[in-house]
Amino acid sequence: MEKYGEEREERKEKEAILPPLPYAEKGKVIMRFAPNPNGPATLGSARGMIVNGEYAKIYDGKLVLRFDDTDPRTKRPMLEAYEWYIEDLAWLGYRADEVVYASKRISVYYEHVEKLIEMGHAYACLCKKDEFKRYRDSGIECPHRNLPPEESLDIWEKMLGGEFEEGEAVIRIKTDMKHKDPAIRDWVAFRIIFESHPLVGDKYIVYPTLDFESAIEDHLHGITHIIRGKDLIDSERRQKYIYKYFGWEYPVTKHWGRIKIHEFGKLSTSSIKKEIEKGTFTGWDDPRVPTLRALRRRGFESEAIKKFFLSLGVGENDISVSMKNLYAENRKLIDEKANRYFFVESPVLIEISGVEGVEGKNNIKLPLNPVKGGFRTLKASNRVYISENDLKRFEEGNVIRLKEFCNIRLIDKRNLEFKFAGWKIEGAKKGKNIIHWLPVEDSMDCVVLAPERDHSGKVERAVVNEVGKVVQFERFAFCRIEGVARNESSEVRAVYTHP
RNA sequence: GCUCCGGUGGUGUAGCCCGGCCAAUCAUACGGGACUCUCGAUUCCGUGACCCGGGUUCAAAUCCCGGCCGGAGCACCA
Repeated sequence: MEKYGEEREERKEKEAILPPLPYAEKGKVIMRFAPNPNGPATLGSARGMIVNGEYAKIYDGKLVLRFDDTDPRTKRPMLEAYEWYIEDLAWLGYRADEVVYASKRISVYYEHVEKLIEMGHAYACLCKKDEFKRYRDSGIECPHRNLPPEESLDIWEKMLGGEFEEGEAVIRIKTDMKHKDPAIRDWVAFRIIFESHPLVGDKYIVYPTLDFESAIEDHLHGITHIIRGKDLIDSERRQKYIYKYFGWEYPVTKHWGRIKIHEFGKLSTSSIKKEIEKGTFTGWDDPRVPTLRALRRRGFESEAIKKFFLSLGVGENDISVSMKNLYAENRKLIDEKANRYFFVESPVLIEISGVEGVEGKNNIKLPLNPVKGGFRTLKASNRVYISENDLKRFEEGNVIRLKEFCNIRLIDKRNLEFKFAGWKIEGAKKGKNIIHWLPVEDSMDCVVLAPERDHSGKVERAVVNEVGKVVQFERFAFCRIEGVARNESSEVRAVYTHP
């Protein structure tokens, strides 16, 4: 009997919680999050930050933020993005115990590859790309594979000395040319790239590949667990050769599948970049883009994003989720905080005959917040804006309730003629005829930047006190008030959060 | 093509390792009612799933085999 009661108590505060991490010991876990800063963090990056960060927290462990920025060309790092990643990580509530920039540690990787060459576990390969591909596909060792280490080392020195052109020489890790998975066979660890690096300039012309750099760094930083996308699942198989050669122990790994967000489709960092350059998007924080910066701008709470990802878990199957789930999480957090205001989209100015001076009403009090209480006031005017969308729904003779204000009767739709029809709500209470409105005297222009299209209309003057905050435009959506233009129109700019 | 991985309601997810307590959890979505001077919140009720076919077993969502479907890797990208 008692047990039953306890169970019921626990049921109500059920938090999305990550399953236990295999072989994890409290205080000894070291996780890492390793992005390429070729653009700002996206929703996808958030998953990496949250899952890894959360496990580090759960086990009182450490979190290493490592920038895998070793390709200055194909995945060229963006200078500002380094700092943005740190900001976004902090926003989500995680702190990196250590921040590592791979591009600044290239000499460390040189030392390791030299050792491997000396040991005969890596070699300098002079095959052309497609030439090697043929060897790999047919499982035959290339002629350079069994070069004596001294010769490989010699070529390596020449690579570093700039005596080779791009593509003429690479360093490969010996695995097994007969490995049943061709993807594993003698992979490239270093290649020549004549391109200035945004962070380290022209210091290097020989760069390590992700597989090599990552393998070395994970060991050097004592990473105990790696959780990443399953696109990197083969990395593990490749990197394990290095671990074997050095006698190191490979971290415990876990992978998540591909995630597709219905609303954003296949937007990748590089495609967003292209659209920004073309001018389709205004920037990395354009509300139409799935970056964390954009979501923050829209007024999402990091806690909602966190819960959203924790609820997805770390399964290996590919998923396709809707932003509606994120909206639901966010709504739970902001509904009670957001103050209520009226925003009239596509405003139509109407005149109501017979309101003025009635019973001495000058101002109308409207509730400001459903939990905190408070109120805002609007002038009891006979000239008000209502939304075109609402107007369309009514016919002549209909009685419409202007929320918290009065009832009006539509007399002549064509000439927008309305007549005062009483103060009491009574008859209007049921149904869809309660609408929001704005007195001309208290309204300002407003534009709402939204994912599908921008909305323009009129908003209550009082929102100027809500800059930076998320409010709810009643019967419209939650929006974040971004600012007020300084020009004579003093237009309010808001960003759409979600319905 | 080769190599891996995965398939639980519309969408996610728990359960699968250690078969029975699963006529399958939770969230979200959807439908309907109540409440509220918001198309928000709250509340009540409801709809809805173990990919298919064999096998093992007293018993299978759970184990085995085959098929189908989906995805990833096969880059001098990350």
